[in-house]
Amino acid sequence: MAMGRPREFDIDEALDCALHVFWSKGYEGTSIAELTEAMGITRPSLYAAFGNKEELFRKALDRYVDGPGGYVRLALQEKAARDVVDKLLHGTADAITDPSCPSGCLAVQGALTCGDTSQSVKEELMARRAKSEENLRVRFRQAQADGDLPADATPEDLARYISIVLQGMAVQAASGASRDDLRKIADMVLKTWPPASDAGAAL
Amino acid sequence: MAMGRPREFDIDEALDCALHVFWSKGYEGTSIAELTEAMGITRPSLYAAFGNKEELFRKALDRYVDGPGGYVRLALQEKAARDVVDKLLHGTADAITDPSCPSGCLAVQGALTCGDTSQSVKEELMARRAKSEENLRVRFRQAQADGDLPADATPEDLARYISIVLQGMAVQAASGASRDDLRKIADMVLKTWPPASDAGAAL
DNA sequence: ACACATATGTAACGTTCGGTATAAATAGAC
DNA sequence: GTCTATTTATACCGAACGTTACATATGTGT
Repeated sequence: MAMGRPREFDIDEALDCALHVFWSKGYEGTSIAELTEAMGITRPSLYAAFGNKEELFRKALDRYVDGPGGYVRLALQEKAARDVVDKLLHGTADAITDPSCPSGCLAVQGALTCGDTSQSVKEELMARRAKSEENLRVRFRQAQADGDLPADATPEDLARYISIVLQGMAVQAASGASRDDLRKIADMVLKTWPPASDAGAAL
Repeated sequence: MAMGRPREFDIDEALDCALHVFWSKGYEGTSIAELTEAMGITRPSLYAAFGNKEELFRKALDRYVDGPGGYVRLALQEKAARDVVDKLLHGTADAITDPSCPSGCLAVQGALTCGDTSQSVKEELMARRAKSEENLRVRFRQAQADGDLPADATPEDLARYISIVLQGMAVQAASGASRDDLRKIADMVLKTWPPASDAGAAL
């Protein structure tokens, strides 16, 4: 089947190395030279195997979502809305301060802003974050239909609120916040869950 | 007094133009060519007036803090801790969705991640964000001493929590969230203020 | 053994990057 | 008017960027 000279490196291992570089330096901050060095391959091998820098980033992003970011999908499958939020908050606190990985979240710090040539990467990340919030929104709507959330809650606002907390935690992690610091915030947010959207609740 | 040929451009106007470019594209995503075009000056004029790209960024950052970001300093001067938080949340919601400015917060999206050559800029922004949280922490400690916050509250956690919400809102604004969306979240956070840090408060 | 297909290493492509040397232009000081 | 100080405009620097020709090496299919 496999014709031609066999590849001398493991494509997934190389992708993991590329992911780590993108993760810590962002899309624009990462150069091809840094990638090839981290991946242990030459430039032509990189281009032959992954297309170009942008395609490599997208593949690394997919791998990120399935690997270090896999807890998000799992969290959404929790039975109770409160458990979904719990898993999301604590899963994020742990994931973005994992000592074996760069700090923070690739989907946030990969390309929050960028130059003109990287605009499409930035938009891809924006779309992924929006999709993540959308998934949470849908999950909260279902929870509300199940009587798992107050009838007067607004799933849209709750999903946005949780997204904000998660993304804020990512910024903090990129700034050097510790795992314990973020876990305390996760606990704090859970204690006031669900916060009322409209009606005057607390105080 | 003024010897030599006079400068043909207003230095603050030019700085504002540079600020807007940095704000929307980040430090690394902005090129000298884009800066000179937006500022309406030539390359040598830029270097003569502002030093180099990094110094220009720092000056633009100072101007940002005193201008569009000035509401932060004002918010900290509110008499009640609750009003401080209110002004911070709503001030941020409005500032980062100001239609006459780029979306988001320069201190967050200026350089969350970057390549090796821009590391010092990234660290400067990290330090500014840390200082901002520190200011809030100090303000909450004072509030607690004044009986303006519950005795069992932990100012450190509260300051981190509010910082997270503000930074999360900045990420959302960079992703296109509307002013009304963010205002709703500001209201929501205020309704559960102050969230308990340790004791089991709301269910 | 031979042709074919793919991967590899070297070396280079053209472009853009941040930053500057140089000289002309424009003001005040004497 | 002449000197001096500063800003302007043109043109360019070396380095780094993402990307690719090209020739060579290494396997499979027949």
